[in-house]
Amino acid sequence: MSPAARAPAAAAAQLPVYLLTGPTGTGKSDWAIRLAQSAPVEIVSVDSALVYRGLDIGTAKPAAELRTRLPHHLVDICDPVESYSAGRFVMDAMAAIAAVHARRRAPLLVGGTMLYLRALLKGLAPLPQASVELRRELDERAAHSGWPALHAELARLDPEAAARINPNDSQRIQRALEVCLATGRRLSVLQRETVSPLANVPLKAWALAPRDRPVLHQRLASRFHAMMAAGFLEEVRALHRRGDLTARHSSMRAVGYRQLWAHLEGEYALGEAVERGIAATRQLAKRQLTWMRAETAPRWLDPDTDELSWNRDLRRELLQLGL
RNA sequence: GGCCAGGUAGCUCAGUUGGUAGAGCAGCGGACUGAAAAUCCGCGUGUCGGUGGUUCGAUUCCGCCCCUGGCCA
Repeated sequence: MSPAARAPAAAAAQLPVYLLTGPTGTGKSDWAIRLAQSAPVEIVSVDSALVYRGLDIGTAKPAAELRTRLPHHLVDICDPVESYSAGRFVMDAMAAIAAVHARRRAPLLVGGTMLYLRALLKGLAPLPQASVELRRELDERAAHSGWPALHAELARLDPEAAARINPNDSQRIQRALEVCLATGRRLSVLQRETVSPLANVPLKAWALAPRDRPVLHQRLASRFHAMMAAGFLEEVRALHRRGDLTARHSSMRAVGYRQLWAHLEGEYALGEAVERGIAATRQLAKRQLTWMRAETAPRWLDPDTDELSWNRDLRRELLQLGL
């Protein structure tokens, strides 16, 4: 065999990446942990809330003791005053995947932050990171003249981006303007330079979701109540007492934290905060399902019945790969 | 038992000087490029408590009944 013919074979022999996704509260972590106890896999979290230290109960974070025995990458890597990002995630996840592969083990991506997943699988354009000063400046202008006015400005700087973004979508208008102002180039142009960091890596994806919505809703409600019983409010109170966090920090915008924070600020009674938190969890799960239907083309699994066959099939596959 | 206030969408309520009704929340669907557990877009028929009456026409006016809350016995 010529060296030229050998090269594609070497690429094909690249170790795979596995993905277990699904809406919040369906048991992804539990499945992954039970698999990792007896298979050569390491868990790489794909979760925008698990990255924050001190957000434990409300994020259903696996216990620290468990995480010392079974490596969980990208958990507890950042303080809640920081703002983690999709860009940091892609770099961190690529490093974690490379490290796991170097140990001749299989990375199992576990989580439901679909923007992060998409950024990792399909790539992110070479855009600048967030600028605190620019965003503050844009916030002030928006407070003065409203987001539709800034949308009109975006329509001059980057008509293509403006056409895609709703005049009320403050977050996207701000980001698009930020990119234009920071680089002098258009967001819509830069986005065409997107390349996938995982382009040549084989990926196998599964998604965990109950067959019917009422079952999911029931699980989410009882899980939230269980979190309350486990001291969720005390956890949020401790974060509140730190004094350096506000409702505007992205960590405190997480489902449940946001509502309990508002309760501690006197906005509404505890019972109402809990009900709003549960509703916000349902809405999160719904948005995650929308992504999953559109994007990843996973094999769908039932949380109540499919774990054993999934576990067995994946272990057999790892064995065949010689891991 | 009497008086008063209510009974309208899953919930909280608005409204119709008589021409069968609409907000917020919830729910459902969708979008998504460094805040994403974020941000945003779209979707509103429901015996207007029941039943009789007046009327061309009643959810709206009148009678009776049922239910809820309050006050008085």
